[in-house]
Amino acid sequence: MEPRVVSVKQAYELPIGTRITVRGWVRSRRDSKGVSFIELNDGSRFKSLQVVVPAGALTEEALHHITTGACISVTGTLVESPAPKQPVELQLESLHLYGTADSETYPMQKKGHSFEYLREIAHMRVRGNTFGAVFRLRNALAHAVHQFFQERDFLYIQTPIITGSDCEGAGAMFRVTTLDLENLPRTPQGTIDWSQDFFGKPTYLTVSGQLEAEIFALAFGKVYTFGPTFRAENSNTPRHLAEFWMIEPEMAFYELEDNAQLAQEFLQSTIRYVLDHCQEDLEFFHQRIDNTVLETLEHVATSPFERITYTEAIQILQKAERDWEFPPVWGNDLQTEHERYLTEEAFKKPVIVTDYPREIKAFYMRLNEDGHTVRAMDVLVPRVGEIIGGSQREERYDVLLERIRESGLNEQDYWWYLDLRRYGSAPHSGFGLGFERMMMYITGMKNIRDVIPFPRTPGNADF
RNA sequence: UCCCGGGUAGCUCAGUCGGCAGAGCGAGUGGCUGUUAACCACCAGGUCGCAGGUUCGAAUCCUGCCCCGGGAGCCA
Repeated sequence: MEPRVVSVKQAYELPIGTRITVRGWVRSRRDSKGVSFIELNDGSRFKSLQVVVPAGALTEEALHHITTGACISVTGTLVESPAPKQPVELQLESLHLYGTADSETYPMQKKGHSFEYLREIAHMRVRGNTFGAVFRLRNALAHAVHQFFQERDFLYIQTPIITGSDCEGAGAMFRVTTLDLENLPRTPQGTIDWSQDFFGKPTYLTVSGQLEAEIFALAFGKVYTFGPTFRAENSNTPRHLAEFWMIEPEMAFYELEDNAQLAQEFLQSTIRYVLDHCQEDLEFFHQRIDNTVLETLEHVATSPFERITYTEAIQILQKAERDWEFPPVWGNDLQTEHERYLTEEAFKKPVIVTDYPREIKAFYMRLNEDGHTVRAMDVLVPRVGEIIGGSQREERYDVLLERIRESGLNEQDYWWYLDLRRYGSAPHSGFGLGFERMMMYITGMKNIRDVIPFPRTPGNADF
């Protein structure tokens, strides 16, 4: 009977004595006199499979090519391992070499590398322990996100990546054009004639699907987006990317309190999912990346978040005995040092801050009865800072129009957004969550460039 | 974009006062009858980020640029 072709993950679940074929990449080879050991990893789980090459099973020449990085297929029998580090190992019968990896030039060594170096070899770093764990976890978390919303009857919508509105107000945008930049068409007035561009008008990569999600929320009730967004900000920090993935739920008939409750349940539920499904990878992060992640995740998954208003936050910060670089003053936005203090020291857990001054928040956030705060909320978590930003949206036509005008925006650009308030308006709320920031929070990874497959940052779009 | 710190062997780094370019790891070679980031021995390996300048002489001092990291701002 032909041996079953299985993954390393499956191999560990099969009974002793099963004949199998496993294919993957060599992590390392250790030779002793008469016996060799191959660590074979195929990405299916963190742990590799130890392949035992008995004396004489392979020629000296064949063994010579089984180096770190080589791709092989191995057929053999699962046997109990005499050593304690693994329950089973594969006793080799035959081996096929798919692709060699010249050890003189192969950039991944058996020993550890710095993340900075690994970023320069993003096509190879995925074959290592850390990035294996990162991307298996990223996959599980993406699944958990969809599961969370689908179980609650949210409609998944795909908002456009190319947008004609330059008014989403969430930051600088990348222009999308097919015009010949060496020879731009001009109007009689000498300005660029965008009517000759592909879409007949200026277009950009989206910075948020929120406004489009509101359209769908006011027809389907509860919706969410999960897709790439783009910011052309010259941000050089471990927390920012020019291209990142954002999750944006939008719910009709939700007020700010419902919104905050959903945000908390979302984080708790998805974290519970990865705790239940990614134990092996999380243990690696706990041991090698940040030895607080497991306790933190358990704690977050079970205990309620702190909720305070912006005004209360300012009072707490002003009472704190500490030298602020920027002393907290009502009316100014919370600085990074303030946010960190609140979540890392004052409460030591996720904090939801609500009701910010209208002047420092976006025009679409619902104005409170006091007239000077809006129904905004930020969810702050230790280490990462702001992980969620959201609000109850302004559903009153007159108030929204006034806010657009006082923000210096062109109301004609928002004609369809205003229409949502002219026809069948309803209270509604939503938030945006940075998927990579959540990845950082869960894994303990310190740089956002190491939790996305191919990071885009100012000056860097390799791979 | 601003403020710091850095760029030396494949990787991680040391390099004193301006005076012959170093270590560990990795790779290679050899050894070892069961290894676990195996171990032991030997050996090779350099555009000192780039371009100028000062000097008898520059990895080292000066100027400009590029790249990387940390902090800040912008935000998710």
